[in-house]
Amino acid sequence: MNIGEIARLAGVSRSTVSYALTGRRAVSDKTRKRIERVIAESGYRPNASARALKEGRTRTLGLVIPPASRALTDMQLGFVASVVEAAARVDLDVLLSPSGGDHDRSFERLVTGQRVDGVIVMEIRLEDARVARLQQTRIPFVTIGRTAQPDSLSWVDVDYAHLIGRCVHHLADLGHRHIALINRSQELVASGYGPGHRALAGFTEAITERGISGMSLCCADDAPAGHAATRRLLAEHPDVTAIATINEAALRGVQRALDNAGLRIPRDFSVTGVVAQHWAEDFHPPLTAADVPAHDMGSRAVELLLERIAEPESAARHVLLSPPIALRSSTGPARSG
Amino acid sequence: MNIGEIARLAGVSRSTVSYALTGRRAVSDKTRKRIERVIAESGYRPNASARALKEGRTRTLGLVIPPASRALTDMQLGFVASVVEAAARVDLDVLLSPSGGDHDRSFERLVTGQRVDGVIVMEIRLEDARVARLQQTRIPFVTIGRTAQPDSLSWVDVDYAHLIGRCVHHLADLGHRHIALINRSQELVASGYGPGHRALAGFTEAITERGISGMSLCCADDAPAGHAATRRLLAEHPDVTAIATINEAALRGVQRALDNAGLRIPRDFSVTGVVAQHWAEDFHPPLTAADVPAHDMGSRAVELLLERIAEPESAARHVLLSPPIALRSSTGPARSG
DNA sequence: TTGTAAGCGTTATCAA
DNA sequence: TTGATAACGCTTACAA
Repeated sequence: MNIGEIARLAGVSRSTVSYALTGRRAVSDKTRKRIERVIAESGYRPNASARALKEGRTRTLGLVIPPASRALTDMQLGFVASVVEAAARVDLDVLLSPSGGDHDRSFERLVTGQRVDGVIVMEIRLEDARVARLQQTRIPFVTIGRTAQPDSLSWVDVDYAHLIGRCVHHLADLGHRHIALINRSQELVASGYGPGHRALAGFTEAITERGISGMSLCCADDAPAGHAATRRLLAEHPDVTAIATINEAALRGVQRALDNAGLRIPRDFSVTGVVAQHWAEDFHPPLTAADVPAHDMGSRAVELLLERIAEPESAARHVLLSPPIALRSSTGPARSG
Repeated sequence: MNIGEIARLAGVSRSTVSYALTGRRAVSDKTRKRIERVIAESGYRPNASARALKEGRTRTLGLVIPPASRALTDMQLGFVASVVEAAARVDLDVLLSPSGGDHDRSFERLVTGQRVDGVIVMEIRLEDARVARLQQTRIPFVTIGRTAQPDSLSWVDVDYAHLIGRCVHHLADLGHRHIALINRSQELVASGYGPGHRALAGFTEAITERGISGMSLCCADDAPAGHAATRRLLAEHPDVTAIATINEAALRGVQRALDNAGLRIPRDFSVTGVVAQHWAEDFHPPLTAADVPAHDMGSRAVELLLERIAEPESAARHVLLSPPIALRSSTGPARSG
């Protein structure tokens, strides 16, 4: 079933069917009705490949995700879901590419095969081979997260530096003088993962500004690692009375370790950070934290990408989100003594 | 940059370039070398739409996921990741469609726009409008999960009935005489969610077989709901000494409620079920459970789909997975008295 | 071993 | 208001 068949059944030419379908040329009511009836009866829908070939656009966006081998975090999942949903709202489809470094076949198909009109890349490193590759091509793209040289690119990111800084100030205001930052995993930070670096920078700056003592440690993205890291922290730095973290997956382990040490939250110990709302609310007691607006980020990314597709030569735009810290129940005055 | 341009630069015809690219016809070493050099220099890659139009296949699979409004569970995420990765291994791309019921534009594009060579649908209901729609079309498809009439369809599923039955037998062997099943949410079960129904069926059958007492309850997919459900359970059914569950997201709440009630696992109370390995290992103590092989399921689904695409008329195939129950530390002899 | 040309299903230009 | 027809970029008979 193709457009010629519909034209034959409706007794008109192929172009008339096409125009009736797209509305790009006036078609008399009578013939449009007839065409619509035939289409409804036959269940015809235009062939996407033919249309893409002719129009020079695919009505499809590419989304580059971390390879499945590295399990996606809750937050990354939130991005994927929100990107897909935002795209669907404007009748765009989303092609997924699980690509880590460079030289990935699926990634190459995406960027050079004219399969998509634009690309969204997530889990950006400060130096990112995929971004470099995309810049070589002419394809419009937007990143979730930003590289070390972000000015010329369109991106949406969370202001980890600022937010972790605010967490530190909040804790300092409550009288805490020894604060620990629990960062993401060693490898991730070592590989130039932006949020890890920027969180540390914001932490250090705020600690310095307040003239208090801070220490930071890396921790793998799971509960057992959080448990181990916190235990070690309590043992080696007994004067620490508060934790700020961007590692949501470690939270459960952090909680268990504090529990086991007989420390009650927030009476004996405070915990705060930047994590998905989901995790903040599941914490016990609910975590005072800046909720990463994953859903918002996905739709903003789609928005920016559509702009770049529409006007490839327009100036790059940035969205740096800084959600408010939701005051819940996991932070309190520092235990005196 | 298109194939004609390459042909011109290499001083050959377009067909020769095409043959050099696909290898479907012999090309002399000398001209192939020349063509390859030109291609490498120009960064040319064939236009995917043109190729799809001509060949009648898109080298793309569709994956229908639940709409983002309903947050994806960890397990669903595992399916998505494994499907995408399995597809990438055989150089296939994956188009995502977030579709709930019927009449979804993105879903319609997928099934009737010839955008994909085949479709994988997840989160299947016993009566599923999407499956019905797919059956009307000629497009090959595979489901993760199965409907009430699964014989004629290709699917991969977990044998929840059998596995929950085995959990019950395991608990009964340990002397438990009053066991509760914590199911998924009321709405999900009411809407005909297969695992919910089959888990209950397997539970009931095993309970009957062992002549012991069982009770089942629904519970929303989050920790607070698990907490509330377990509290109520303990209050209203004080003789229950063990829980079997398929609701991984509720586990943390279950744990907290048992904790608060002063019940130690496994000394005072046993917990087991069918959940993603991730959750079982994060439980404290590690959960004796059948680990849902999400990763395996995704690649099996791709495998079955490729078969159906290659031979649309071949008989439907089913994969019913029944992973072993991993004996960890959350089940023990029933407290006597 | 290579080239010519038809055709995949659209859209859009040019006529009528 | 509509129709014929030429692309879009590719693959693949059919010739040479």
